[in-house]
This record gives sequence, C-alpha cells and structure tokens, in this order.
Amino acid sequence: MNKHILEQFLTDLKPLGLPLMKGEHLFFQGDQVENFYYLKTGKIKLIRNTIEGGQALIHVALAGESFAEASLFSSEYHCSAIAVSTSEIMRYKKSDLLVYLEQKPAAMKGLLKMFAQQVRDLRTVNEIKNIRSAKERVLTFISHEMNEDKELYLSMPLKDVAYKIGLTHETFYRELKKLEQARKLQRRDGFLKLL
Amino acid sequence: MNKHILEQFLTDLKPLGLPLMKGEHLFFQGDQVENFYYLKTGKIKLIRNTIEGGQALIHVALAGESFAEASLFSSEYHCSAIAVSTSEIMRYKKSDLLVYLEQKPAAMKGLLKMFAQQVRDLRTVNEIKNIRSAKERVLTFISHEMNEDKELYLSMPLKDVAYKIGLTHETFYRELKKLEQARKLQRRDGFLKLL
DNA sequence: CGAGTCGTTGAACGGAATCAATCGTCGTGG
DNA sequence: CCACGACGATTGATTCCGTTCAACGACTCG
Repeated sequence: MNKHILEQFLTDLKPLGLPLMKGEHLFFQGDQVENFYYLKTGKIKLIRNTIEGGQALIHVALAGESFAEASLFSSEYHCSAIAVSTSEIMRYKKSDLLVYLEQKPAAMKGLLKMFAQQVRDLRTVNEIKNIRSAKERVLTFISHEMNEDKELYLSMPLKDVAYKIGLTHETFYRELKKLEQARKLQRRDGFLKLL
Repeated sequence: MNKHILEQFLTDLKPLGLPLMKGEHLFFQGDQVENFYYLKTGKIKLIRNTIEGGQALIHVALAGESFAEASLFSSEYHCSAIAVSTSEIMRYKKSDLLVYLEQKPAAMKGLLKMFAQQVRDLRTVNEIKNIRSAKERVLTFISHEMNEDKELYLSMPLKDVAYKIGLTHETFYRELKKLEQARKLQRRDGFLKLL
C-alpha cells in the first residue's frame, strides 16, 4: 500500500492517533465498520474465523499500510485485527472519509490508484506462489521487488518475507544461503542484492 | 467482479462492441494502455510471460467482468489477454473513462467498490495458497466460494480451478475424488456440493 | 476423422515441510 | 544492571506428500 498517496489526501481529515498494545484487538470480526485505519508503526494481523472453528490468517499489515480498506464498502468486518507488536495507528471516521472522497475527486482517484496498485501487487504474489521450486520462487520475488540497483530493502523480518511468498522460514533461510554461496546474491544488514 | 456496478455507471460512455475469435489476442504484454475493457460474453485469460520464458495464468475473466483494471493507471500492460473462447468485448477509451470518472463521483465510487471486492478476493486466494495440505486447501477454497446451499458452480474448467489455488490439476482431481469417497463432497455436472 | 484439450489414474521421485536444537539480540522488569 | 523471556535467525535430520512424467479415455470442434 502506497502511504504517500494516502497521506497526501487524508491529512486534512485530522485523524486520531491511537496506540495499541501487543496482542490487543483493534476490531473483531462482525463489528460494525465505523473507522478506516492506517498503520503508522508496528504490525497488525488480520484473522478470519472459519466455519469449522479454525482461524485463517488473511493478511499481515505492516508499517505504512492501510488495511481492511475493502471494509470501507461493507457494513461489518469480515475479519479481526490484532496487534502482533506494539503499534501506532491513525483512525479516520468512515463516514467522514466517504463524504470527503465524494467531494474531492482527486482524493478518490488517489484511493482508486492505490487499490489498483494493490490489485497488481496481489496478483504478482499470487503468481509467485504458483512457482513450485523454492529457489525460483525466491529469485522471482526478489526480481519483482528490487529497485534499479537490483537491491531489495527488507522492511520486515525474513520470517515475514518467507510467509509472504508462501515458504516456511527455514526453507527461505536455506535458499538464501544457497544463492549466496552460488554468488547469485549478496546479503548486507537489511538488504538483498542480486548479482 | 461485480458487473452490475460497471454496467450501471458506464453506459453513457457509449462503448464500442468488439468481437474476438478464440485464441485471438486482445492486447499483448508491453502494449500501451489505451482502452479499458469489459467482457460481455465469452472468456478471456490473462497471461504473463515469466522471466524463465514460461507463461503464468494471472486471471480468467468471465462474462460480465471487466479486467486488467489496474492498467487504468499504468502506461503499459503487464500481461497479455487472449480469448479462451469466442468472446464479445466492450471497449472504452481510457482517457474518456478517466475524464468521466472525474466528473461523476458516483461512478468512481462504484469502481472503487469493485476494486475493494477484488482486493478481498485476491487476499483470500493468497491465504489459501499458504495452506500446505492439498486437502485442506481444497476444502477451504470451496468453503469460501460456495453459496448458501453449500454449492459451488464451476465457471471454469477444473484445471483452471486447480491453478487458481496453486495445485497441479492431477493433485486437485485426486483430492476431489478422495473427498467424494469420504462423503464430504458431491459432484454434479458443473457443481461441487459440500456435505 | 484427427487435433486439441479436459479429465483421470498410476508409479516413482524429490524437495519442501516438519520437528528439534542452538545462538544472538532486544526489551522489560525486578 | 542483570536475569529473564520472547523472538528472529540458523542449521540438522527425517518424513511425507505433492509434483512430475506418463499413459489413456472422453469430448468437442473444425
């Protein structure tokens, strides 16, 4: 989620800052949707209770993301939000935001753009997850995420990256190591560089 | 994709009808984005050429869907569109559409809603693909897609469904069979019913 | 009729998941 | 300030099951 677009258009709404302790719920599945949230720092996981009583992880929102945006257009949440770590969120009143968007086509267009980007990103990850080979999956992921210098800054722990591309963290570590030993990859503090 | 929203708001744009033969390309990956498409009848598959030279199925658009919506905000297509069967397309000029949206907040809101739904669907599939067990993956998928009668109408070949949830078609067939033998599932022509 | 594709089943293999143990680091509270 | 717990990162050994390759029947379409 592109935070710049969001911040650009939503600053005049004067959102409410809100601290959240680790393990604390922001909202529960079934709650009425009254707010729109933006995660400033920390980590929030979205979980859906399945029919059989199990729990399914829907998404892990990281710093700089808005989340449950789709809820803007439904009356109640279809998932629960729990802080994985201590987090700081921005809260916008849903009705305020909708009215604001109605009045400011530019803002709405910004949001539309954001959604469009998100759709593409999701499709990309989807495609990556269909690659069977762990090695190829890792390489394809890095290729997609890296900048012009063929470098990828890791905004989250490797563990989460592994989850994002559908691998266990153990496998992910091993593949990184193999790629490094094969001189196809370089690792520096928070960066991965393709060679 | 919700066809009602789109049809409701975009009729005054007087789109151009366009027939498409089976196997014909609507656009190629890398082409300049000049139009926005809406699939009236038929079936279109979106394919992306992967780095290894292979091809990956991104999405299968069915009758009543718009597709490659994300391209509205990028200059060139990131995938190719090929008709799976003889299809009928509605074509809107991209620039016209953008101007129209700018002037009609209701239309833009409708599009926004559509995007939101799509984001949710994609997230769901994403999480399903993180389930390791093929059996659980199939069950979870059906649970999410089925209607109130616990039935799922298959709008695409089983092969494509298998791909959608990240399984080989062989595995998918076998799991369906196992579930049927375990009396947890019923198969009738184009339907799957959970028991 | 033949080409193409979907659907189906079999056998064997490989590689990712799984379980488990260790180390380092960071934050927290006593 | 140090002890402790929590968690990320790492590596090893083992197992299992989804992939892969292969072959075949059914069906449609040209």
